[in-house]
Amino acid sequence: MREIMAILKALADDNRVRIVAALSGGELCVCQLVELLELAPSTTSKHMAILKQARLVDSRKEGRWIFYSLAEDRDSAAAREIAALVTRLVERSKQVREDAKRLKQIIKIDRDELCRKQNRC
Amino acid sequence: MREIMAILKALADDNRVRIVAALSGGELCVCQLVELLELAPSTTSKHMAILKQARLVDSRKEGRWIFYSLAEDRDSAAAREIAALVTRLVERSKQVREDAKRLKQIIKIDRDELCRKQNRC
DNA sequence: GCGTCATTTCGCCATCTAACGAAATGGTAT
DNA sequence: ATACCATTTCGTTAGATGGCGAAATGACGC
Repeated sequence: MREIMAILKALADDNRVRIVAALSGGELCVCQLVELLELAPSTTSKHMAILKQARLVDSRKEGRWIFYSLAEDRDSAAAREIAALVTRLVERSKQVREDAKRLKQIIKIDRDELCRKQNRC
Repeated sequence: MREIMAILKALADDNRVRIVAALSGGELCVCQLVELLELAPSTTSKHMAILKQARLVDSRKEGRWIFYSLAEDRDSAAAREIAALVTRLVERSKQVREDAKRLKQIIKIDRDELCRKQNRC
């Protein structure tokens, strides 16, 4: 119950569902998510911590960057099942499709440039 | 997205998940849920309103009583899918199994007697 | 019609949550 | 070593949420 409630509470927020949907297309680094969601880095980081605690996502360090991806089955089968269902259900929504579209552009931008831009504005 | 978020927010509360799990065994009237959850009738009623707005449950009037049941597919396929998955996932948890056990006793009690008891204590 | 009774609505309070900016952390590159 | 930079942690604030009791609602039975 505790485990399932953590997952459900983690997914009871628009931005976190958008994050999960975005990650269904592959891993992303924090600065890319910040750009997508248009939230402060600190806020985004908090969301990632909540998703990670619910075992919905995993993280990987690479140099200065941290990449997040959807967690595998072995982390929490329940989390994977719920994430898969929710991703499928929101896939068609306007918001998520717009995110997917914008994400294609964001991925093209060099990460160094992306981070530099964020620190200026 | 809006529809899915309403469902996810509705299920982001322990008591509401317990209610959905309890209803998976068949319809229940409010006084039975009050007895199960040990919450104030007003609080329970609020929870039911939230579940109903998310189209997770339906209600039916019978005399003085109101019976709630899990909503059918035609109300919201998404709600039904999520409810089915969540119910399956929490089924084995201690809390939900204890609820199921206690529910068997509660159902045996005459509803008139149940309501009378609630108004006294 | 009138009281009774199950349920809902309302008003209030305590707690939680999402947001931000500022400061801390930990790795890279000079 | 030092400066830099992506990310996290901390402290604060505004708004949402869950809880209750009191009052309103609406159906039943006398």
